[in-house]
Amino acid sequence: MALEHAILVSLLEKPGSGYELARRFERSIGYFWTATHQQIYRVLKRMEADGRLDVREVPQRSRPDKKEYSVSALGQACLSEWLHEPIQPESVRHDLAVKIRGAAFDDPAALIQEVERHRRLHGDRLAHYLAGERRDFGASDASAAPDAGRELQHAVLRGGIAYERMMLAWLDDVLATLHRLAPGL
Amino acid sequence: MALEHAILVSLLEKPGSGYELARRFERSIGYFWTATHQQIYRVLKRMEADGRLDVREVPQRSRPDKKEYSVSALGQACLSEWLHEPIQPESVRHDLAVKIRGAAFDDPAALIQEVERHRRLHGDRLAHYLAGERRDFGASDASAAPDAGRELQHAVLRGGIAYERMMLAWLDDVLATLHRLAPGL
DNA sequence: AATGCCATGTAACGAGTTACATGATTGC
DNA sequence: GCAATCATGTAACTCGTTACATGGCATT
Repeated sequence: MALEHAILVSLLEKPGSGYELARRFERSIGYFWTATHQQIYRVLKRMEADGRLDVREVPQRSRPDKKEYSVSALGQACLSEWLHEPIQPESVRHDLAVKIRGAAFDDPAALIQEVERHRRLHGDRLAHYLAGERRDFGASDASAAPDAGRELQHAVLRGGIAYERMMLAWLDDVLATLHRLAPGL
Repeated sequence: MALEHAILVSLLEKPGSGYELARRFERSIGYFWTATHQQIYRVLKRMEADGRLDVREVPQRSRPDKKEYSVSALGQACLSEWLHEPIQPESVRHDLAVKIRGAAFDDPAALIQEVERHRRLHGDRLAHYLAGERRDFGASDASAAPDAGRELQHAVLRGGIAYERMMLAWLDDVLATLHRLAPGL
């Protein structure tokens, strides 16, 4: 249900086309929500039909024309309403944890490679987040006016960083456990 | 895709009915995967039809009869195959992060209550996990034979604990940011 | 008499994934 | 000539949620 709201937030931050949204979902918005372009186009259509978005055809030179979406007054009201109603925390889903418990019925040592691979992926993501933090929030000018949007974006990014650090520490813990169970490696 | 595998793992740990599985998904298995009874019954039927599970009708006194499912040889082979193929890390989805970034276009102070509510929920879950850890893994007998299944279950639980601790710290960070942006409260 | 637990399910819908399809331009 | 980027979509499918439905037994 929150994809619509994520789109509203992203378009409020800056209007754009479905294609541009899809790219944002691979980057900053992707820190806390993912979506493919197919899904985005489908939802954009519905939201436009419901009057929560406005569209503007933008002709472009040497590129296909695009539809630039922006949030209508109704869309902003919908977002505001959602912000004021309580939501439940996301349910957790970790494939890897299923695998770890499943390893008891297989060879635990076979999992070491897989856990190491995940550790690398999370390390890469952490590095990527930290680079983004330095780029967008580093050396902040203390004399600059405090910008609520910027502060909140930074707080969300710090959440992503904390998550990746936690995962790295936990995966190290899991690896140590696996090595203890399979001393041969 | 991993619900099937989570069911296989749970039934390998102990055979049981759909109803019992649903309750396990509210407890230990629920630390890393959730599912409702409707979904479980549907998947159990498919898995039985595919020959990955065996069923046994168990008549009961003063209770409805139940169907006890257990993993067939084919089911175990399927699980083993899955354990050996690489999976991608779960995509992250945080409603609350969408709300936090959305608060820039609404009243940031209105979010404080909601964030505090989530903080309480995560605190409750952490307490629940820690109680489970004390109950199931506390005061482990060093002379006991090392049990791989037990060790791996504990490692997964430690992941849940680390996650909740990280969330608590991050939500405190978010609350401090919101208070800075809305000094009136 | 009402509530809650045990036990199983169906139906309808919305969310998300994967594969396929098109067509122009830009850079190597 | 080939691949990548920009830009939009359809179709088919699986996964997940919500609401509805049934019915006996045990407890308060």
